[in-house]
Amino acid sequence: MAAPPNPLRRNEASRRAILDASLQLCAELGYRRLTIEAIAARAGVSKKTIYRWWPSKGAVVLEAVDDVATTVTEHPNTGDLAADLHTQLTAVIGLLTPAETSAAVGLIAEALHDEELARDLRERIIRPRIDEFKERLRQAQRDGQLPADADLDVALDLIYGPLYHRLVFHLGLPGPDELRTLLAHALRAFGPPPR
Amino acid sequence: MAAPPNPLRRNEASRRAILDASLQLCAELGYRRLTIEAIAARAGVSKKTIYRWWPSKGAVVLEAVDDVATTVTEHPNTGDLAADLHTQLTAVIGLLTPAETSAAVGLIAEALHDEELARDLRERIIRPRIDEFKERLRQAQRDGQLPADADLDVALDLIYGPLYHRLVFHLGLPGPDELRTLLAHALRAFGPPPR
Amino acid sequence: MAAPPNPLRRNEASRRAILDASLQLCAELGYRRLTIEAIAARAGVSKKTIYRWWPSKGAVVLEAVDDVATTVTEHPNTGDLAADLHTQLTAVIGLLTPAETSAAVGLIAEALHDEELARDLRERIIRPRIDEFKERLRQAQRDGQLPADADLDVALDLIYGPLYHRLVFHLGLPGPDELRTLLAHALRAFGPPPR
Amino acid sequence: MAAPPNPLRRNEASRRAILDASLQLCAELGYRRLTIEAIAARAGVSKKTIYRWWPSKGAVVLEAVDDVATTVTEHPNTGDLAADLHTQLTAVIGLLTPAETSAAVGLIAEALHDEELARDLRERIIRPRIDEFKERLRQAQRDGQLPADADLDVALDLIYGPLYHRLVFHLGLPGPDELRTLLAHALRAFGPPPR
DNA sequence: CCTTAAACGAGACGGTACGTCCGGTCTTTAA
DNA sequence: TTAAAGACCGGACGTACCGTCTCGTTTAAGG
Repeated sequence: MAAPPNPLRRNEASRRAILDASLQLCAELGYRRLTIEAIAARAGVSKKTIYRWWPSKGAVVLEAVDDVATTVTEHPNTGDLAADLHTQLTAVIGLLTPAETSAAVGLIAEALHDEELARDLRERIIRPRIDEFKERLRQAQRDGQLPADADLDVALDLIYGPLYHRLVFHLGLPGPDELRTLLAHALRAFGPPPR
Repeated sequence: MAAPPNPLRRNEASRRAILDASLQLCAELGYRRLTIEAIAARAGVSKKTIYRWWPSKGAVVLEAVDDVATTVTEHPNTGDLAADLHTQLTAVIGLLTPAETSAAVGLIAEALHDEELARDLRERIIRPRIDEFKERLRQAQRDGQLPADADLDVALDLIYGPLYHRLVFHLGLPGPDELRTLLAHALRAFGPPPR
Repeated sequence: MAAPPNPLRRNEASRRAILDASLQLCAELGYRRLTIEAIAARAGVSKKTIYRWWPSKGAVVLEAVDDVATTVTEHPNTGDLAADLHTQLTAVIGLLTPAETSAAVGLIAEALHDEELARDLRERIIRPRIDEFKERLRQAQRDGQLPADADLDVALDLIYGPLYHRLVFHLGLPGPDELRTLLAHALRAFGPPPR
Repeated sequence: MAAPPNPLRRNEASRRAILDASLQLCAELGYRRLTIEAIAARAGVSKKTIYRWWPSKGAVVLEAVDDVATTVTEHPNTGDLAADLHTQLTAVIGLLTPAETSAAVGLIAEALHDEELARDLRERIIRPRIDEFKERLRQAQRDGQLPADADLDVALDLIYGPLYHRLVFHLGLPGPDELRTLLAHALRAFGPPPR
C-alpha cells in the first residue's frame, strides 16, 4: 500500500466541505444516489482530493456520521435503567429515521457488502457505544436493577435487536410506547422483576 | 407503474435461466458485483428480456430467492417450542451465511434503499414466514408452553431481532449454543416457565 | 434464399397501409429516424408481415416512392426541348425537396451503402426515366434542336449532374432561373445553337 | 451547442488513434457498419472520450477524412486547363472509390440526413476546394483558355455534377477517357474554343 | 523570508454497466 | 392458413460514475 499523505498538510476547510456536502446530499438524494462526483462538485473540491483521504464513498460518509453522532448518542444515567434505555434508543431511532435519507442506514446497507467498511463502522461508531451501554448495565447491576449474573451480550441483543429487525424489513420502527413494551420484556428476560 | 406484459406469452425457460444465473453469479461474485449484463450473458438471454419482466436487479434476485427459500424455511412443529425455534433460526442463519455471497443479505441491503423492493421482500418472503411463526407460537400457547397473553409481535422482535442486529454490524451470527441461550432468554421474557 | 411467399395470397390492404405509413412517417421524421417498428405500428401490421414481403426499410420506401413517382415525372413533349427539360427537372427537384423529409433523398443516401437497393432504385425508378429522357432527346435530334451526333449519355450527365452535385453538399437546389441558365449551358455543350 | 471542452487538455495521441481507427474500420467494414463502439475498441479509448470531442460518428469520420484529403486534392496548375481538371477529378474519384468502403461516400450519405454534418462537410472540406477550383478557372480566363465572362458556378456544376450523378445511382464513375469526353463537353458549354 | 514539495482545483482519461432502442426471427392466438 | 401481436436474442446506442492520471496553482514547512 502507498504511504498515506502527510496529514499535516491536510486542508481542514476542504475536509469540512466534503463531510458537509456528503450529509447534505445524502439527505437530499439518499445514500444510494449519492456519488463521489456530486460530493466533489458540491464541496467545490476535486475528486482527487477525496480519493487522497478516503478509500470510498462509505468511508467519507462514515466519517461524516461519526462527527455528528458523537454528541447525539451519549448514554444517559439518571438512575432509572428503563428510562435511560428508552432515551438512548430513541436517539438511535432518530439517527435511522427517515430510512430513505438517513446516512446511518446507508452505511449499514453498504457495510453488508463491504467488510472493511463494516469493520470501521463497528469499531469507530458501534463498539464505543456498546461499551457505554454495557457500562450503564453494570451500573444497573450495582444498583440492583439488574441481576448481577445477567449476560450483558444477550441483553445487548435483546434490547437493540428489535430495532434492526424492524429496520431491515421496513416493519416500522417502534414508537415510544411500543419501545417501552419492548424494553420491559427484554429486561424481564433476566429474572424476576426487582422488588 | 406500467402494466406488465402479458404473462401468458412468457418464456418459462428464459425465466428459469435468469433466476438460476442470478443465484449462481451471486454466489460467485456477491450481490454487489452482480450485474444485469452478467446475468443476461450467463443466462443466454438479452438484457431486454430481463427488463421486460423485472424492474431491477433486486427484483430478479428476490424472485430467485423466493423460489429456493420456499422449501428451506418451513416452521417445524415437534411439540418442543424452544427446539423448533432453534431449528427454524438455524435455517434462517443458513440463508444469511456467508454474508458476502448470500443473496438474501444482498436483498436486505438493497431493500434498505429501495422502498418498492422492501415492500416486495416483506410481503412475498417475510410476511408469510412471520405468519407461520406466530401460528407456531399460538400452538405453543395452546400447549401451555407460552402464556396465553404473550404479545406475539414482541416475541417476534425478541427472537429474530438478535440475528439482524448481529448481521448488520458483522458481530458474528450466533452458533448453536449461543442461539439456545438467546432463545431461552427471549422466552423467559414472557413470564415464569409453566410448571 | 427462401422461396418468396406466394404473391397471390398477399393482402393488398396491408400493402397499402404499409406504404402509406412509410411515406407519412418519412415526411414526419425523415428517412433516417423512420423505423420498421414505427411503420408496423402506424400501419396496424405486424413486423413479420413487413419482413415477409420486403427485405429492408429501403425496399419498402422504394416501393412507396415508385408508386407516387410514376405520375409525377413523365417527360413532357411540347416541342420545345429546353422548356420540356425545365419542366421535367422542376418535377425532380420537387421530389428531392425538402431534403430532410424527402423519401427520395433518403433512398439515395441508403443506396450509397446498399448495393442491392441501389440496383433496385436504378432499375425500377431511374432507368425508365433515363430511357424516356433519351427518347425525348432523340425526338429533339429529329426536330433539329440537338445535333444528330450528340452523345446522349453525356447529355444526361450534364443535365442531371448539377442537381445531385448540389444535393449531396447541400449547396441549394437551383431555382427556375438558375435552372434555365444551367440547361442553356448544358445544351450549348453539344454544338452551335441551331440557326 | 454546448461549449466544447478545453482543447488544451486534449490528448493528441488519443485523437490520432481515434481518427486512424475510424479510417481503418471504414475501409474494412464500410461506413454503415462502422460503430462508435468499434472505433473506441480499436483505438484503445473509452467511448466517453469520443463523445467528449465529437457529436457523432459522422463528425469523427469527417475530421479523419479532412486530415487525409488535404494533400490528396490540390488543384494542379500546369497551364493546360483540361489536363489539370482531369488530374483533379481523377483524384476526387480516387476518394470516392470503392464506394462501399470509401469514408467520403459514407460522409456524403450521412450528410444527406444530417444538416449539421452537411454544413461541416461543406465548409471544412468542400468549400476550400471549390475556391481553389474557381481560382484555377480564373487563371484559365487570364490565359485565354476560358471566356472572361464564363459563369464559374455553372462551370462547377457542369464539371463536378456528372461525378455525383453517377455516384448516387451507382452508374459507374467515369474512367479516364470518359472523363476526358465529359470535360471537353463541359468546357465547350462556355463558347467556341479560343483560336 | 524564501524555497520547494505537497496538496489542491480542474478535468481528461480508460473502463464498466446502465437502461433503451431497434433489427430481424420465432411463437402464440384468433379469425 | 394467414396475419396481429409481441416475446425473443443480439448489439449498439449515449450516459453516468468509477478510480487514476496529468496539469498548473496555491500554500505552508522548514531551511
